[in-house]
Amino acid sequence: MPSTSALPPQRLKIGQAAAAAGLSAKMVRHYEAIGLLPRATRTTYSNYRLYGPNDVHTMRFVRRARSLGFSMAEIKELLGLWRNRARSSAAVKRIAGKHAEDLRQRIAELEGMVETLEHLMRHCHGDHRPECPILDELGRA
Amino acid sequence: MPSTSALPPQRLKIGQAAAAAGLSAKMVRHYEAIGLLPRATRTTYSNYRLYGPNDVHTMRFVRRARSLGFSMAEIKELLGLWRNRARSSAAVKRIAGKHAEDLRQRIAELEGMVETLEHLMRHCHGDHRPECPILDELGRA
DNA sequence: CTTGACCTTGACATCATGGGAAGGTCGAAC
DNA sequence: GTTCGACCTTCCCATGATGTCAAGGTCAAG
Repeated sequence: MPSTSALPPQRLKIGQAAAAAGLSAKMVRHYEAIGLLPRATRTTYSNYRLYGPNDVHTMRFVRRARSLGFSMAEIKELLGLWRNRARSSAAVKRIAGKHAEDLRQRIAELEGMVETLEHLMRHCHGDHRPECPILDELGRA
Repeated sequence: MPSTSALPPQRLKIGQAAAAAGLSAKMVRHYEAIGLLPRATRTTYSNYRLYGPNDVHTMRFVRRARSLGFSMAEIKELLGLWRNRARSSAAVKRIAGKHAEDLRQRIAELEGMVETLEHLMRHCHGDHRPECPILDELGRA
């Protein structure tokens, strides 16, 4: 039998694992500290963290969820569902839907600000003179 | 001569002044600590901060600027221009324009997230079964 | 004189991330 | 066999805007 079936799994140190997942080593330690990632196994003498393919996979999951704006608390929930074979897709969809709702809310707030700003800017000459409707509005009595 | 011309200016304590400007007392102290508001005069014995109408006016300016999403640093600049009679409206408009640009950038990021989420949610059954394209996407290899 | 409302400062929490210090470990080059 | 650079460890501090809480001082009304 060739050795292919007995190859040890890749074991990466934190820098390599983080890079493979698109994270910083700093963040990987932080995620472990707050319980988002399980405590990594360590090398005997140097106490370095070691990661296998599954760990990197989980890190990538976290990074993708972050890039969609999910909070750590939400990611913790999503990770639990991801690992739970008895989950219902409804539970996942509920979290995603709530988050999308939050995002739309924030977008609406920001859009309100932009609209007000643009309205004020349209009335501001933007030249060397001091008269300025933007300041007038901010300083209204 | 009636006393009307010699009325002392209103002097409010921090809670009253903050309420009049729509801020919390806490925030007024904080704005003073970071140099956004000038150090308030104090009562002799009790060391309470005292504010006049101009101070409240400035606080209101800060609150309105915050409600448009300006950062403290930007508000510091805007306050300087507000008080500077030799300002150019162009300087104000530049700050506002930059801020509007930042806001549009953030809106675009959030909209990207919402679009991705909505796309994924459209393909998720949201029922009792575990299959879920949302988790599939987050956990893609 | 007590009570309650207000004020003072200061420390700590949020949220996700980064920076840096001080020191240990490893591999490779000399 | 030492030295050097790259990496790792933990721990502390910073961000931005706001809030909470605690311990204590002040004041006006009852």
